[in-house]
Amino acid sequence: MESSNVFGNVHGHSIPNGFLGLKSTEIHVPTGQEVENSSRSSGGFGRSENEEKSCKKKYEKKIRKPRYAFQTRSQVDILDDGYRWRKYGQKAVKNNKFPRSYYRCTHQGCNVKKQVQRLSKDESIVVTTYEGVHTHPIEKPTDNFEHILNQMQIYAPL
DNA sequence: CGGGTTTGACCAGCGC
DNA sequence: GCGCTGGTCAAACCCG
Repeated sequence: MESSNVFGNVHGHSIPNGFLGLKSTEIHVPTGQEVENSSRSSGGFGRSENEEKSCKKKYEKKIRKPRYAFQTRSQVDILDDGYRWRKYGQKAVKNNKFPRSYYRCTHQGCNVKKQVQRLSKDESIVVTTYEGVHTHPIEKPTDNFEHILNQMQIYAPL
């Protein structure tokens, strides 16, 4: 399966790589973080919570989470792609006057994350970065998905 | 009442 | 060694 394309096959919709000419930039994580379901006890509040996994994984496979950035032109940063997203944080970037929003997929076993950042240079441009792959079908009608493509304009340089 | 959103605080990694 | 940034989570609040 092509895990490189998140929207490769959505609800039976086969979308060619490029997303209607959308520029998909593949970003690899230099730090090689193995987040996901790994024991990130120290990552969060580990003072009151005792992790059950005391044994550390010495041979932790370096699973790099596929990250894909999509540049879209939209007035709102809330691009509903058909999945349910829950905002779990908001931080301001130095290069950007606008804060970055962190979204997470509210699904069991689906640890897909999404980040939305707006360019300070052009607030009309919204960069949506998808991290991970959905392992479940969309809970929204397919028509909506097409509607998304219709409502959002792809920022493609002529 | 439930789900989702908000803000603040905390931690780890990296740079200098 | 210290400081900074980025990233994440937790509790509280708000809305439907």
